Amino acid sequence: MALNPDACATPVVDAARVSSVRQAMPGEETVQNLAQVFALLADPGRLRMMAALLEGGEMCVCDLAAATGQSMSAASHALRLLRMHHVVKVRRSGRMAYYRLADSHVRMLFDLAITHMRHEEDGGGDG
Amino acid sequence: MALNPDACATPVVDAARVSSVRQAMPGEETVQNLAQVFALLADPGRLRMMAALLEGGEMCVCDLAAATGQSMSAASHALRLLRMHHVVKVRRSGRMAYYRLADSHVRMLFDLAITHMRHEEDGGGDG
DNA sequence: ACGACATTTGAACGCTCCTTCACATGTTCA
DNA sequence: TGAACATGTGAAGGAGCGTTCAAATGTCGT
Repeated sequence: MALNPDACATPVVDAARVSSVRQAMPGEETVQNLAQVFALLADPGRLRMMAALLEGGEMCVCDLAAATGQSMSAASHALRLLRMHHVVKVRRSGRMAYYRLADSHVRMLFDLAITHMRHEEDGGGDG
Repeated sequence: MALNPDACATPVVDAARVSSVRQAMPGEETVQNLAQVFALLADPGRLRMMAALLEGGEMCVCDLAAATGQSMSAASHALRLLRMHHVVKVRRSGRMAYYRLADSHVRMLFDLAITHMRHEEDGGGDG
């Protein structure tokens, strides 16, 4: 649903500011895609998967499942999503499938989010 | 669910790699918190909210609702979550509540995710 | 004090997504 | 060729989350 131009139930204090903000706001499609990217990272299983690939470089599905504590089916489902969004790439060799991260953005996203987490904890450093 | 040490259904190819990856992996709590941070960003409504604050600097709830095309109730609920996770801060003045971003991580998270998005859309070079 | 207003909150509905089970696909070895 | 194996896929069940409606809190103007 698009932004509602006639929200009679939404009084506006600073109309100029609102108008300015709305035209500077990323488009509908951009917002949706952005949300999907973050949704991929919002699952502990997939997060562990990416952390494993960050550390292990390239791993097969069964090792990935073992390293992240998931069933192979769950791992395969997770890998499928990550693959569809170009977060990981696969190399096939016989009946094995070796996965690796597609780019370095994940590493940066991790670091940034962890930095924010540390600030959230505010004085409560983990060990 | 914690990592399962005796996953009899998960054959392992490279046991050394798996073991090494598992001990280098961020702890359970870290993974959970990370997932929560990304989950906050995984919603179009909250995303627009943050984009508005990125652009508008400091805005009241009704203007934020108007700028993001949400009801004021939905906006307030969203703001509550962002506040609890220290993504936004509030300044009260009479019956108004003015919100602003708490730190600059959001901006960087946005840029990074958008960069990844661009690469996704770009022809999708497999291989 | 009263009413209008900005914001907040609680509860219920509906939807999406993760997990699991069972089976399908394609590969290797005897 | 047939069995064992690694992985991929589809469907059902259950939990979590966002949206909405209704009511509450606290503030301003008369």
